[in-house]
Amino acid sequence: MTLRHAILGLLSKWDATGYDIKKEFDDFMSIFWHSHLSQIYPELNKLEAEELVTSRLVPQEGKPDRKVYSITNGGIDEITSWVGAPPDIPKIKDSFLMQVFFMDNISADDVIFQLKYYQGVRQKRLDEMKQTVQEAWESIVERQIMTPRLLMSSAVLRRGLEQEVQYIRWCEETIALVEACKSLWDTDTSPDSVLPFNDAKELMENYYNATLALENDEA
Amino acid sequence: MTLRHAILGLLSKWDATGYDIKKEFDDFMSIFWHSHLSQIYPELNKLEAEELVTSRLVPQEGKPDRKVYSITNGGIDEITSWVGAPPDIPKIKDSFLMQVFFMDNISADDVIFQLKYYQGVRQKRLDEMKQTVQEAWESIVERQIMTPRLLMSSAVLRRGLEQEVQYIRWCEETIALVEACKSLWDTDTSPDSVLPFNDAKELMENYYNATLALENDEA
DNA sequence: TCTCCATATGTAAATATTTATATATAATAA
DNA sequence: TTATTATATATAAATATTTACATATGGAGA
Repeated sequence: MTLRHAILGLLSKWDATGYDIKKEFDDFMSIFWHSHLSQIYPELNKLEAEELVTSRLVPQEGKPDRKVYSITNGGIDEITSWVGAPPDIPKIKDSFLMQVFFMDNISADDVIFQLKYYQGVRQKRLDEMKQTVQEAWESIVERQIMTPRLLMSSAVLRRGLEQEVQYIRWCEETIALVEACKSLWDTDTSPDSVLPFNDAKELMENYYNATLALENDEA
Repeated sequence: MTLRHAILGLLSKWDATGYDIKKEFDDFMSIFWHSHLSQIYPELNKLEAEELVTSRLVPQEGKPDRKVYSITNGGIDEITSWVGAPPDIPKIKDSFLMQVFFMDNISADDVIFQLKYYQGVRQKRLDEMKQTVQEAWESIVERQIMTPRLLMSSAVLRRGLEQEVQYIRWCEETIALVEACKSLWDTDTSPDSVLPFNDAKELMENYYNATLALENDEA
């Protein structure tokens, strides 16, 4: 039931077509949401049937007509009450982290390859977001305007950026850890292979201490 | 198609019933995945039909029989090849961050209330995870054993912990930002309300500079 | 010239996910 | 005493999501 709120939220700022909404999902909103056109179009129909949005056709030359949606007062009530409602409990799905969890099934070199690859994927996302931050800030400076809208976008953008930076950093740390512990994989091809604990003890002790100390780090 | 890999991955470590798998999803695996029993049971049936797992009934007294699943060689091939396959592009769904994105629609006080509430939710998750880290480390020290399996779990656990710590920190920072910029909300009830930019300029400049500098922070 | 991409709308079919319901026992908490 | 929680299985119905198909034009690049 969140796609409807993604759409209503967008339409509370600007009028837009389904196609426009999809572009927003692929661009800025990809920090926290994504969807397909084949889900957006039917959802817009539902919202219109419920009178939370209205639409009008805007003809264009050479291209299909734009079906531009606007939010109604009912739609504004709906999005406002959702924004103020108790947040859902976090429901995380991170398929890469799941792959990592099961990577004892492959060789240390393959683990490192996967981590490096994914680090690159995240770096690309980060580069794009940095571009967005830059542009957002320049536009704020140019227009000399600050609003709650811009403030909340900035906060979300920052969260998105942090997430990328920190995932990348974790990839680096994990690569270093696996690199240092390669011998754990080498002793045996069976997944139960074990090395005398002392070989990895100091490293893991540091790792666990660092993990447990995370909360007290100052930014 | 990832639930099947979550299940196969687990069964590559231990035999388990659907109920056991659900508990693991709610516990450790909640760092990166979640599911319902009503999805797990049919999926186990499918996996059995494809001969990636087998099952046997283990009678119990007073309680329903346990239907214990084991992975087959075919299942091990499937999970191994998935773990080594190119990771999916990140597909994030964070409904709270979406709420934040649209919070210019509610009052500054309500924004702060929502952020504080969610910070508490994340803190609770963090406390539980810290417990898990503590236990994991104690068990490693006690058993004097280190394996690829434990190493990868440690890395995932650390990622989970970091994620909570950093989300909490972001909530704190965002609360401070909104607190400092409350006046942006007060001038007008319309969403287009604007304050002379200078009032917020220095603060936002710092915020944007900090955001753009994120990548270069040293841990 | 031909193919791909962007613009723009959608439908159909296949999957995946969530919520509700059903059954049964034992222990624990209010 | 009554309600809830934990153990265990599972189905049914409702939603949500993804992938594939279908149509149409104009522009950019190979």
